[in-house]
Amino acid sequence: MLIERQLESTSTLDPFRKAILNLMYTGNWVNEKSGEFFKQYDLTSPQFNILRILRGQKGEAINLQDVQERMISKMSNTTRLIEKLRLKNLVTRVQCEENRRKIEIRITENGLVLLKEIDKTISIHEEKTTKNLSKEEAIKLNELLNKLRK
Amino acid sequence: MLIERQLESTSTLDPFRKAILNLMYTGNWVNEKSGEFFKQYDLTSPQFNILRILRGQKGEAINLQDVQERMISKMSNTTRLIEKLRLKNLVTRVQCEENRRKIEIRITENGLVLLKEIDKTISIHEEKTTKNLSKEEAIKLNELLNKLRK
DNA sequence: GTATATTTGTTGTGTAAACAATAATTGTAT
DNA sequence: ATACAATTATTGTTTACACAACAAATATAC
Repeated sequence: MLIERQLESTSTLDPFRKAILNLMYTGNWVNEKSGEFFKQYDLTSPQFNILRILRGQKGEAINLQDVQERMISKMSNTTRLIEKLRLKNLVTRVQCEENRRKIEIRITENGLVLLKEIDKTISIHEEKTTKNLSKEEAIKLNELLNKLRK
Repeated sequence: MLIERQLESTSTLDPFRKAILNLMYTGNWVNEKSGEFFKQYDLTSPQFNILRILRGQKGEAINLQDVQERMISKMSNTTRLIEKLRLKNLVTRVQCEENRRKIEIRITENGLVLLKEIDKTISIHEEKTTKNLSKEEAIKLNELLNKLRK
């Protein structure tokens, strides 16, 4: 993996340019790992992301826009993502009565069961992915990422 | 941007889980910024990535596999990416004489001119993207990312 | 030397993405 | 009240992607 050698050689590139490449590369790396993990549940990461957002609502409905705002990577076609989940009976989608432009999205019992299933194994996946970092390092990493995007 | 609030609240999530989400989110963020930047040159980030790899060869040819190995995000269809660049007259692709399974890929004069054009503005883009980090922080960030993937 | 395996790159196919255009409903100004 | 603007979601279209099957050339084993 020649890109890694490039990213690890402290000399060649200036640290800012290197950080940009490194973030794209590492983001991709994490994404791949997550994708592999969710495959066993016949989900993609964005689908899982949505389900978790819905569970966080604790029964309250949420509309499409609010889902999109909470997503890790905004998609232009969340409509179709939700439809995928609906076909799998993991969410419901009904028109909102008060404001009929909106739709009320909720996680189903099926969806909750699936999430519960995933809860059991996801921490193993997370530990595997971050096993090379100490807790302090993970905290520091989060700080730097937040500062970058500020 | 509610995801940001989530990622910045130090309490809620454990730092390892947060780091994973944060990396996916930030990787995406950087990717988007880069995409926007390259749009003015009618390029995508992976296309630019390839061109830069080719320039690094300093006239030497490189084959497809070696290009793939050096890429930031491996694609299953580099063939078609190269073809896109060839149609734009930015690269050439000829069958290798010694080993006719391989192909020799080179950047064209046109490609070099375009890269030179991009060179002028890319540092501004990079500075804008990383303006919130000091040099030391960028170095630290690189260290942590490298350690994570080790 | 022939058969088999390996390497290298291409192509086909289904799925997901970005982007723009549209539809439907509600809000606002006059 | 009516026209116009803004909000919210969906749909159409083009492009990109992942994955698998394939083809061609070379290397290896017998």
